[in-house]
Parts: sequence; structure tokens; C-alpha cells
Amino acid sequence: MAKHEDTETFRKRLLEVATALIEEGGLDALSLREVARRAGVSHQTPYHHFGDRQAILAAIAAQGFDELGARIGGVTEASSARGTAQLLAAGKAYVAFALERPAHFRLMFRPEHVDLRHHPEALAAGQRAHAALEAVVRACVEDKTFRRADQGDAVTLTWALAHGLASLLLDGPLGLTAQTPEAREITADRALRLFRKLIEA
Amino acid sequence: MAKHEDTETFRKRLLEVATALIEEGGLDALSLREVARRAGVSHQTPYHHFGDRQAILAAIAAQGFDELGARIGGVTEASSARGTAQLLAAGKAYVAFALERPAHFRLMFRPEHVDLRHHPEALAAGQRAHAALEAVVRACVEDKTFRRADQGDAVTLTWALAHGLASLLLDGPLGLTAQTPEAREITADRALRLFRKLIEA
DNA sequence: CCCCCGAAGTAGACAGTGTCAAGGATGGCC
DNA sequence: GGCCATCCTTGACACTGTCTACTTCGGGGG
Repeated sequence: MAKHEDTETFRKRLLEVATALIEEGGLDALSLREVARRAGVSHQTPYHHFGDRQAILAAIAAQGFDELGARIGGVTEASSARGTAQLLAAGKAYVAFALERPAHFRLMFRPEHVDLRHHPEALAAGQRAHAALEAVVRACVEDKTFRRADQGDAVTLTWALAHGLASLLLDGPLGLTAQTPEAREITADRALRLFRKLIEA
Repeated sequence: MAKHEDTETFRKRLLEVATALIEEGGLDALSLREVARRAGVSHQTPYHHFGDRQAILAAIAAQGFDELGARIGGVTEASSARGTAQLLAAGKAYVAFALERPAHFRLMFRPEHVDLRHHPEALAAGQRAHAALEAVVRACVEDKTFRRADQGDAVTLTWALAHGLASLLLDGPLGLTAQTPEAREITADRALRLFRKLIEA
């Protein structure tokens, strides 16, 4: 049992090394061989633990979905905010996650690296994160004049907006315009506030 | 001169082969060597024409930005639509482009494959596309009750929404839910229409 | 006690890749 | 004719993911 724990923490360490590598040099700077080198083991050991390259990436993606879900879920518990303020907070949480964990975020939406259909664990984590977002949006929108049929669309709309902001800031031209973390946060904040204003009207 | 044209069309052919490869097997299924093989030339010829791997990808991305800009620009010329209808059309054009040219779209927003800062041609094409979108949004929004300061945010907001929809449908869970092209178009359409409704209010 | 077996880790090989370096053709220009 | 730039080829190198086979070792049943 103690042994099992050791291998478990070893897996975790491999994941950390891999994450660090991605954050340093981008997604294609990650090689299992380099991970092995940094972990001080043979080039084949990571393969032994994870099966193949996709599996280790999928594990990182699953971590990411878990954290994203937790951040969004945390919004509803922070009782200070209510109504559209929660919606705003959820959007900000989404963007903040992407900017603070770029390696995770990218992996979560790069099917050529991680095909979620082949990694049910990561897929399930993704669905939990989505459910968290959906809860926030529905809670905020159900008492408004939204027709019931529009509520699902409101979830999609909010999600797409947050995801688009995150993507454009991280990998798109928006990130070239706003280079510092503060500038990026401001850009996201302004767009999200405008969105809130539109919803309240 | 005739010779120069030949090399020009040859470059184009290489780009087509590369694009086809990406659309078949994903981004990492593209290798310059495979491109060379399919074009019936030596493994080094593409390198000779484009410099390195990034350059050929940047050329594809530039093509993509050009087409995207043209599609968005086409919206303002189609005189049938006015006001928020134009905005809706631009959003649909953005999503349609992503779904019909997935290889191009992905490349345009994957800095680990193409760093736009190192490829001014692609960067300029991207700015033109952005300008086209900005024109549509501003034209639609300037006569509303938007304060001037909010207009820039409205551009960001619209862009992020379209981009998020496209990304989620192409590479995210939304694409797993809506698998057929029709279903995806419907999903995007519903979200965009809700957005229009919010703006009109 | 010994043996054996499964799990963890190692080592070597293979095909494939991007890239570098050098050489061969070829056609226009002085 | 001689020359040179351009296009293209060939050969090599280091690196990658993956496959296969080999060692090592700790714990449970004969």
C-alpha cells in the first residue's frame, strides 16, 4: 500500500515535470524522453506509467478541468455576489484560469493532442466543469424575462464568450495587444461588464 | 518570368498538399517530408521554398486570415442585411469559416505552431480581418445607445463570442454534442440570435 | 526455505521527423 | 565560353514516440 502511494506520487511528479516543460517551451517542447531525463529515470519509465503520450496529456487536461470546475463552483459559494455579479465572476474565473494555467487550458481544447473521447476520465472532468458553469448561468438567468428555451442558449452564449476571451488573450491577437497580465485582465473585464449590462437590460 | 510563375504555382501546390494533410489527419500529421513525397519531390524541396516548418504553416495561416477577412467583409456588401442583422451575419460567417476550413482556423490561433510576430505577412492579414469585423460591429452599434467608450468593448465582445463558438464547436465539447455540420450551425445560430436580442434591448 | 511471478524499471532498436551541409543540374547574362 | 544564382537532390545528424526484450526485486504459496 505504501508502495502504491509511492508510485502515485511518482505519477504526480511526472505530471508536474511535464506541465513545467509545456509552460516553458510550448506544447511541442514536451517529450516523454525529456520528462524522463528531468525526473532522473530511463526514457521508458513514463511510458510504463501512462501508456502513451496522449495518456499523460490527457491526465494533465483532466487536472485542468477539475481546477476550472472548482474555480467556477467557488463563485456560487462566495456569498458576496448574487445575480449577474455571479455571472461576471464566473467569466472572470474562466479567463483567469486560462491565463494562469495556459498549459492546462490549451491541452483541454486541443483534440489533436488529447482526444477526450478516448479518455473518459478527462471527459467526465470536463462535463463537471461545464455543469458548474451551467448552474451559475441558470441561477442568474431564470428569474429574468428569459423564455425557458433561451436559457440553454444563454449557457452556450456565456461559455462561448468566456472561452473566446480566454483563447484570444492566450493565443490570439488580443494577447499581442495586451501583453501584461494586468492589461489582459482589464480587457477581459471590460468585455464581461458590457455583457452583464446587456443581460440586465 | 514564366519560370517565376511556375515556382509560384508550385508554392501554391505545396500549400494545398499541406492543407489537405492537416485536414486529413490533424495538425501533427503534417510533415514537410510527407508533403514532399506527395508532391513528388525530394524531402528538402519544401524547406527550400519556405525556409522552415513554421514558414509553411504561417503561409497557410495567412491564407486563412485573408479568407476570413473576405467573408466578413462580404457581409457589409450583401445589402440585404442592415443593423444587427449584419452583426448576426458576421458572426455566422466567422463560425462557418472555422468549420469549413478547420486546418486554417486552427493554425491561425496556435502560437506554438505559428508565432505571428515572426511572420509579418500573416500578422498583417490577421489585422485586416480584425478591421473587417470591427467595421461591421461599429456600424451596427454606433447608432444605438452605446457610449463611445463601450464601442471598442462591443467589438471585443462580439469577436470573443464568435471565436469562442467556433473554438468550442471545432475543438471543444460543443463539437462532441453537435456532431453534424447542421447541428453545429444550429447551435451557433441560436447563441448568436440570443446575442442579437440582447443588443437590441 | 525456496521458488516463482508480477510489477517497476532499464536498455536497445526502429522508423519517422526537422534541420544542416554539401553537391549537382540548368538556364540566363557578361 | 565562362560564371553565377537558383532550384533541387542526396546524405547525414540528433531527436522523437513506440515496440520488444531484459533485469531487478519484493512478497506470497509450495
